[in-house]
Amino acid sequence: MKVTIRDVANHAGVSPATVSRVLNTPELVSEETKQVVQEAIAALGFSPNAIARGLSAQKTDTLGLLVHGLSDMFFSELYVGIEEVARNNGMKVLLFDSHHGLDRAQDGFTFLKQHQVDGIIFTSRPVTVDYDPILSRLGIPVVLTLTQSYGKFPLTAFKVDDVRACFDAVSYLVSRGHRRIGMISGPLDDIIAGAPRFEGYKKGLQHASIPFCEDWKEFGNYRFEHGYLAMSRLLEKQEQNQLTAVFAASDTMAIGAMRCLYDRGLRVPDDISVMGFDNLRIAQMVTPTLTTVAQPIKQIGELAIEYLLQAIQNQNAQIDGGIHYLPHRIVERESVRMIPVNT
Amino acid sequence: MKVTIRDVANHAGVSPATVSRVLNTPELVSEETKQVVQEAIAALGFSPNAIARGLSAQKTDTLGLLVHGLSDMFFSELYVGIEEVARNNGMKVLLFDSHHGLDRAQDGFTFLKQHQVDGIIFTSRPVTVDYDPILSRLGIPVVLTLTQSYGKFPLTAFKVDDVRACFDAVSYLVSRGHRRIGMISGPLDDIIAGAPRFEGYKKGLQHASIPFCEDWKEFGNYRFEHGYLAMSRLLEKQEQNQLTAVFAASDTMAIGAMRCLYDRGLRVPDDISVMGFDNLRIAQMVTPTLTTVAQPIKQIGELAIEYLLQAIQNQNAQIDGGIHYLPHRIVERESVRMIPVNT
DNA sequence: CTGTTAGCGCTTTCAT
DNA sequence: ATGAAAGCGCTAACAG
Repeated sequence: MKVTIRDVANHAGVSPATVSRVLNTPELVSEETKQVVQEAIAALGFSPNAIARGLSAQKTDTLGLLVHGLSDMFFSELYVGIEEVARNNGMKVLLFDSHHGLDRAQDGFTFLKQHQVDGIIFTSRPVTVDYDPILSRLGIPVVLTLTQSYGKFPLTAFKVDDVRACFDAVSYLVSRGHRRIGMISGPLDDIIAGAPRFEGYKKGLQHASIPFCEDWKEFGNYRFEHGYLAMSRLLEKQEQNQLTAVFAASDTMAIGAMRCLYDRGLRVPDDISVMGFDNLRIAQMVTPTLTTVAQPIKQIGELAIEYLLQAIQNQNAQIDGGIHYLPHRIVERESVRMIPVNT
Repeated sequence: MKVTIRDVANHAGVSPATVSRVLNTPELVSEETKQVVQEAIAALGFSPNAIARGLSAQKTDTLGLLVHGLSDMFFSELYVGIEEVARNNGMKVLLFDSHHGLDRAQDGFTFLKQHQVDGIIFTSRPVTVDYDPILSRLGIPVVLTLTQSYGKFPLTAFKVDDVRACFDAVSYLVSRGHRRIGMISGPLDDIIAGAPRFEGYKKGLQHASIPFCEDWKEFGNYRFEHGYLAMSRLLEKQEQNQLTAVFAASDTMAIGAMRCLYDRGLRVPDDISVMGFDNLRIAQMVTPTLTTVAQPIKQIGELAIEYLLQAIQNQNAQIDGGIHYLPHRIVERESVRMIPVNT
């Protein structure tokens, strides 16, 4: 029921070391013994114990992925992207989901360290000074994706430029003839997806010489319900505002907003245009399909893992500690209408 | 950078064994040494290596979860449910995603075995004779959720009764005055979510004395696009069919169907009612919100893990090998209309 | 090319 | 109540 490398060695009439060699460095073994050993392996149905291997070799070929709420659609798409890239690089992924909750996020590092992962990918949460103590005694490389470091440890990060992305989103709306553009923002104390996106929005307006109006903004926590609520608050002020478009900091909020509009008898995009951020799969499933900002998740995963692999190799890891911006992209669909120019 | 139990022992002036005891069986250690050791642990920032622990103790407190396409929304919700239950029971979850693909599904067992998980939860895929060889040499308990065994190994399973659930779905539609009810089914060679759901549909019609008509059914692979396509095929025959409702074997197909209807200028539920299966979160995000069949995923996870935990304890595991059916539930929302009785 | 010998970091008898 | 010693299953020098 439990067959070890020793059993295989006995069965094949060689030493455990030899079996280990045909497993890891077959080129160092003669053809014929290799043959015998492989037969023994097959005969006994042996599969090496990854845990023992990890302990002995001091590496597990596993990358730890720290995520915050796998159920958040967004993260599940992120997971899949990263898992695929890792697998293509011969690495496994050990997932830790913090389910939001800061404590558990820190636990995540401990958990992954305990499991001796070779490197860690941390996602979508600002890395503040709170993490400094753990990071200082971690001893394995960490890379950030879709977030950046605000602590004293310079961690290298791969993400889009949120300010820029939202600037572009607003500019897109402007190019479609919109000038009265509202925003459903994330919380401003969220320094990763809240404040920067709001800033990008304001800059976008400014660039188009549109004076920003306090009444044009509402906040939410990125979820559907909050999008709905924020939109209804916006609608209460619609008489003065006369918004023709609303930009939301997440697709789920955008979709919530669309539902709110629907319930109030307003049509998207005919009465009001809506734009999201994330390009989740559901953006294509709702009606109208959602125009949104896409982040190159796959590419980010690729670069992050590439970086990590390198850092693992060069123990002397020259952490560049920089932020690498990747290009976002605006995905045009049905939720934004073109407003004809007044002639 | 790397602190072991030995370092702690030295620092505290005790033996490694004692440190191990305060970690695992504190009741066997005197108050004062416990004190000293805990201080040493804190001082050095020690956290035990889970991998070494697993090797030595021959158990990892980890459950393996075998899933097929985490991106499938459905699985990500399932994962979250199971992870939570596991955590509440002091267990971690090691995820393996087969991304569909049969080979990789079998790999999954090997992978999890290699990582010495204490038990395995296998989801949503029929367990056929193909798995017999691996199962026979696995040596750790396995439980099935949302699927059942068709191989020679009787594996205990927790799921809803798909036939019954679809029977009820159709009955619900009938109770709403529908009699010409179409179905977008999964492939009939899918013995878990395809054939049984279709069978339930037919039985539901039969029970209501509605003669089943071949033209009322179309097939798809559970995805949005296929739902769309299947619906448009149904619409081609609508002149004869005169369907007033369509039941889809998955929420995503149902939503695809709704979009198709929309594109053809038909309104849901006014012109045609649509019903889904799964109760994904998006079912509440689309407009109209989707009436659907919900499976008690959380409860299923709970029972499965409970069972697994028990099987792990009693090495002599009396596998009951039975199928445990859990109650499904119909979630009424906006996509089904009531057809008034003809008077 | 292959076997021997030490561990990897922790748990667990068995003594004391 | 605590320590010494053996070992979990595998890898990695070091010999030969």
